[in-house]
Amino acid sequence: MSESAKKRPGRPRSIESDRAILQATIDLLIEVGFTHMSIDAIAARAGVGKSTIYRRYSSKEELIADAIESLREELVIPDTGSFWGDIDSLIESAAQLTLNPLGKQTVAMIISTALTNPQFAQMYWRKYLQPRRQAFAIVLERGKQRGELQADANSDLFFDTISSIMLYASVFPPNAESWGTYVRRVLDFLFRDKMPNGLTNSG
Amino acid sequence: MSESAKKRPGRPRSIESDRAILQATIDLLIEVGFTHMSIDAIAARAGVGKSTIYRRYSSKEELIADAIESLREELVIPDTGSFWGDIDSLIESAAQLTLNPLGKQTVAMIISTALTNPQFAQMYWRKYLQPRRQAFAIVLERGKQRGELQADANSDLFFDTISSIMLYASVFPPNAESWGTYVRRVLDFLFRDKMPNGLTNSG
Amino acid sequence: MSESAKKRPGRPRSIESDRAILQATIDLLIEVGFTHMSIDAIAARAGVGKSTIYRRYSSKEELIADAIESLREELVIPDTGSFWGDIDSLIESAAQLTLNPLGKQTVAMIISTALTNPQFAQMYWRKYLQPRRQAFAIVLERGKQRGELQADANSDLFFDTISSIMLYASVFPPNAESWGTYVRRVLDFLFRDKMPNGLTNSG
Amino acid sequence: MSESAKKRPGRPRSIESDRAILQATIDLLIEVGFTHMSIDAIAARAGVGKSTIYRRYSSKEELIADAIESLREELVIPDTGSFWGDIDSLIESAAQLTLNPLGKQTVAMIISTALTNPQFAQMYWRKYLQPRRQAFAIVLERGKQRGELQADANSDLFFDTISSIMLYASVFPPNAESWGTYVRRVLDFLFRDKMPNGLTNSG
DNA sequence: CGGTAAGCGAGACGGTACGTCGCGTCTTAAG
DNA sequence: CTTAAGACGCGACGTACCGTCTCGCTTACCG
Repeated sequence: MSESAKKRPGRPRSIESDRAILQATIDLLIEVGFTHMSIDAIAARAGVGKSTIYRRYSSKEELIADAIESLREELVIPDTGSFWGDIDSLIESAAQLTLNPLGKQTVAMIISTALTNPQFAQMYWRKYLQPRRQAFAIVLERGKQRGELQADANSDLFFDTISSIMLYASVFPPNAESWGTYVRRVLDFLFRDKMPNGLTNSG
Repeated sequence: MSESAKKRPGRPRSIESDRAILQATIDLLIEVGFTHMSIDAIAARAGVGKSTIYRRYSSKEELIADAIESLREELVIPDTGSFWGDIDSLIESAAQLTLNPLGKQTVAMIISTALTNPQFAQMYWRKYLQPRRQAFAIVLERGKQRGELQADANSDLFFDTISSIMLYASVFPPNAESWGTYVRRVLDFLFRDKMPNGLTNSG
Repeated sequence: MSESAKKRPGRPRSIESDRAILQATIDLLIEVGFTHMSIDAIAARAGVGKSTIYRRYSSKEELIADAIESLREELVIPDTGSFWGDIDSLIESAAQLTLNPLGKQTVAMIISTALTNPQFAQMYWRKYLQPRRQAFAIVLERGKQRGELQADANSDLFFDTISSIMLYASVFPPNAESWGTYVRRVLDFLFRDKMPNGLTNSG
Repeated sequence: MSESAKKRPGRPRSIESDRAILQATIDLLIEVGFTHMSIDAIAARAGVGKSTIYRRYSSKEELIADAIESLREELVIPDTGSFWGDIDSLIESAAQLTLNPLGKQTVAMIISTALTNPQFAQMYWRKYLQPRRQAFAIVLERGKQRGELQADANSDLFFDTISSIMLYASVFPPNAESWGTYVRRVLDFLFRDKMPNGLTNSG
């Protein structure tokens, strides 16, 4: 890691520029969206030369991937005292991330890049989803110990299912009810039977 | 009730050009992908002037949406004799549609357009998913009558769940097993308990 | 079937369309000029189909040539009683033809077509300038008979010189005096000595 | 007094590109003419991007005006020892400039632009004709001092007349004699009487 | 402490694709 | 057989970005 860290000659790269580039990228992503965003516009908004961007990122896609990466929330593991309360908390924070314009752009970008570029999909999976999947195992384990869940409940499939529903509901938003209500209703439908005591929707 | 189809004056638009444009679009979508496909190239390949394209579609996006629309399969309702056999059949045909390069491009295009443009999402839902959801109700009903399913199984949520899983598995392909195997495994996990006799994975 | 046509069969060409096409052409020539005038616009303005124009004229140039042709004044030979009075009258009518926007466009069109296309130049010369040159011979002859001019004055060169000056003054308008005043001043300079009694500028 | 020549930031415009663009423009003007010349073709021939052209010129017309400007000959004042010899020399060099295809295109362009656009006419007059008119005053002055001309000969009108005749003869070339012969004949006709000793046409 | 090497804002560069417009031709139905 | 309407193939237009390449300057460090 320390490989030539400080011994590179010449002027070091400006941290201020790093920051300004990412901020301008995010701003424009929100304002005009991925497609209509130009590198020239980012450079102008950031008060930076284009070469300063291209020195850091070799393409528009890479820049945007990094900008989104920089936004990512800290991974927090909810602990409300009940399994369903934890799920509710996860739904709530997913809703906050996803249901604003930037969130939609972000999801669109990730999905369409992932579908086009398998390497990106894998990278994203490894760096973002995998940790959350593992964190979810903890939530599920606590549920088991509280006797809220059957002992053989599969954490990974549980997580994937929740993620699937959320993604689907983001792409095709239900028009009769809210995103969160719909997501809860589907999960209720799927998992009610897996809860020894049934399950109370907190909607 | 004819929608003024033939009373417009002047030379009618060429159906042959319609067809050639869509075919060229699909060919190039497969060969070079959405991003690297140019209208000029489509026009050249179709043996058509650019204006003939722009007379029909006001942008690249619109053209591609229509090209994809034109590809869509006839809606077929499987009837294999068992509910799980029908599901298998649905998974199989979804796999065929989705797992080739064009299919991925198509899904990417639909998802990212849908996330960006809610009207498109709604239109797509109404014209494509809704009919399939209704067709699925028939499959499920047959399962109930055969006693394979609980009488209260909710067809819509069932369908949405299956769709969700498939979408998710398309975006983030499992790396240890095949797409179809993974999809079946998740459905098995979710619905096994809803089958009075249990359920035998045909994998 | 066997009935042979005595007259030309089919619908005769519309004289009204002939007229409307030329009028629309002239109007647009004045309003937007040769370069920015489109056949589509002429057809629309004339309330006529494009093919109706192309049945009559094989190109934009031909149409405009005919439109200009249709505008041309009757050839009138002035007879004011004095040679210089006649010249004044010619200058006056040339000014009226030339110094409005249409006139300038017309001159521009004629000159640039003539320079590009020798056949047009020759045609224009033969059909327009030649007759006026011959008419001028009459004016000059009357001047000789009145003793206003030397007996050996060459009518053709006289005419050409006057035309030359007028053309030059149209292209590079004098900025200190009016077109007509300038033209008269040059002619005075050139021809004063050729008048036995000198010459009185009527300016 | 330096016009901020070198203090503009950023990469300076390439002089090599300037040159290549003008050369390609002139080449194509000669080969295919004004109307059939495309900016794309100029860019390709010059080995330059279209934007490099449009950064310098906002339209085809402006580019061609500059290309022609760049061709213009050095102003040379003939001094053959006799006034008529000097005139002959002027006619000769005008003929060389004017009577080839490029020359005709050039004249056509100048005339038709001048008639359409008074600012261009004035600019052209000021930058091209005015200096030549002043140079001609020197030629005429020498003629006076040699006693070849009357002392009151007006240099400006003299020059304008010569220019007029030349322009007219370019637009409507005489068909019985050469351009030069015709021009000389008209000048002979007009100015013979202004020469104390008469004048000998060198034709 | 002065040289050297990289980074910097600015902006021009060769390209590619865009969506528009005009040309002159072709195809309808109506007259 | 012409007409009005308008679609057609073609090809140029001028614009917008791409990712690269100079410019003339900082800004560090290293000898």
